[in-house]
Amino acid sequence: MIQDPQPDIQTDLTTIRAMCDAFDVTPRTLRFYEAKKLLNPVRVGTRRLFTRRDRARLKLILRGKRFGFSLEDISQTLDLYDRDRSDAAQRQRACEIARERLAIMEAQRTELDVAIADLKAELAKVDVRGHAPRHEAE
Amino acid sequence: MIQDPQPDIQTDLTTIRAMCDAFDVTPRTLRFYEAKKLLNPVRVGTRRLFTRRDRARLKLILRGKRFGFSLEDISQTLDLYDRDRSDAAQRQRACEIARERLAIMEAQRTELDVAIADLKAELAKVDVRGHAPRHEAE
DNA sequence: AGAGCAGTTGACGTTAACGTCAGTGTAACG
DNA sequence: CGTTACACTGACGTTAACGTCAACTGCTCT
Repeated sequence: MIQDPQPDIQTDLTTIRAMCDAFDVTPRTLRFYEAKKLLNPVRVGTRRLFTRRDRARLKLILRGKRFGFSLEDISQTLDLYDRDRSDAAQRQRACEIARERLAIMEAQRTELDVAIADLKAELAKVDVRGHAPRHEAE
Repeated sequence: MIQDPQPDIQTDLTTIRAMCDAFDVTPRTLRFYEAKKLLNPVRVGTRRLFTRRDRARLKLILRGKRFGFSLEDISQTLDLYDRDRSDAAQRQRACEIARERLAIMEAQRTELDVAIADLKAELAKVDVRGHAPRHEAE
């Protein structure tokens, strides 16, 4: 009872199927991400089991993709979220990259607001001179 | 005064070089967009001259790209901004698509806010514990 | 034990969005 | 009038991000 090599991680492992269902991706995608070092599930025999860390990372990956970042971009920022990383230099670098990303995202947010306003204005124009009031429920 | 075939569009034409410089894209990109019907510059002989409309569209294209939309996606929404278009059905369709995009963008905005907050929080954590190599499990 | 089925590993195919290059044209410059 | 400089047209190359397919494990159920 002195030894406790793997605490209760056991309960926290997810199969590839469960991952696919939960995040709406294909197995191929997960394996691809693993090959790209974005994820690294543990192996039981040959099969993958994804950890809580993997799930967190996948969430960030998909989020990043929706914002138009490449996997390469994403992989660089992901490390920031690994706070068990004790490599000072490495972490320092991650911080810088993260700050850059943050700036980009804030700029993106500003631009997004403009784009939304534009689009709304354009829709309003159309509505104003609208020919036929459409069956519309919002 | 009834007829006005080509007003003063002449002064409003841009060469491909000027376009590239102004929008920071390559000639190849502009030709590609033309082939994809996203732009249609007038021709003087064989050379392209981009109109004000082209510039407006290019701006929207690049904007869309930054938000992670595909050219295909973008091409569908672009038509909304053409109000000289008198095809009712076509415009109706454009409106629907635009509304969808709007919803997507608003969702994206919400998520972006979350992502920004997350990232800031993560950066704050790193700052707080500074350089002290404290082992910490969550 | 055999059948079925999810999971795994290559290996190759695919699509989007351009890049690159070769050959041709043309307007302008000295 | 030759050369330089940029523009145009195919045509093929490239990269990212997966999809698809074949061949092979183990499991589990009967």
